[in-house]
Amino acid sequence: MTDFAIRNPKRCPTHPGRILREYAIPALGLPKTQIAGHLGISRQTLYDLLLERQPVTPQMAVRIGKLVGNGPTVWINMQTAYDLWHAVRDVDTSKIPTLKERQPAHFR
Amino acid sequence: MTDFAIRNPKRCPTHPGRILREYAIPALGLPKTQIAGHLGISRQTLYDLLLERQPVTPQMAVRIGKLVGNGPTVWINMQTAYDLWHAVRDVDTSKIPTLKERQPAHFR
DNA sequence: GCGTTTGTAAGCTGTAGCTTGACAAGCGTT
DNA sequence: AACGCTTGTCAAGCTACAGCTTACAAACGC
Repeated sequence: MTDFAIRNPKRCPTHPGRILREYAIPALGLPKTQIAGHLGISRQTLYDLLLERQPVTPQMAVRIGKLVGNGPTVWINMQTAYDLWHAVRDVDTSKIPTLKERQPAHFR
Repeated sequence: MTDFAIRNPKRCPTHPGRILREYAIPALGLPKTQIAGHLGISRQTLYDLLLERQPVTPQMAVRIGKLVGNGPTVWINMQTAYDLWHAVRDVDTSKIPTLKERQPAHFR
């Protein structure tokens, strides 16, 4: 089972935009304007992705996965790992107790 | 590797709110008002979750994971599977080509 | 020089994610 | 029967952000 963000809790997971910027896009050898066109998104949105300002949403993952040819799963997984890592950092869980189950299983 | 939404492409993945509503919350045996309080969210938000109107965001996953005691991963994974399945359905990828790599790997 | 690409910025709109407040109805306790 | 607490649901409202358009200066290729 993939257990995001637990592989190495200390380091922030790579933003998928970086992979896109450093590997995927260059490998295609096309101007980014055309890439954006093919993806059906605005050029600006693509740049926001590459600059890691915007997340890879599920919809984006589907688009990118189709264009690159490796499917959407890798892309949302990366984004999820990234988001979760930050959520663990940001959310204050100190006041949230961990509750025991009180109702036995056969009561469900 | 967890490959969401590919296990059975036909069926819509279960919304995590359903698990919360049918199993997790009842197992705790506490009034939902208190649950919401412990989670640090409004009662309304909890209901939206349970009625599957709102997604389990990364922040929510962290909260729920702490309260239930199984960690956030399961919860975002469920949500991601759900979101991705719908994204695949909704996004029109018919105009998006699958491009071949043109730049060889040693050019990266 | 001209067209295309690049990188970045400003500003807009719609919607996601939560909130507060309110209400009618149900249940248990005293 | 009256009280308190819970339940389910509704209506606003607010903030943050995804994604869009437009714009502009700089670089590149032909």
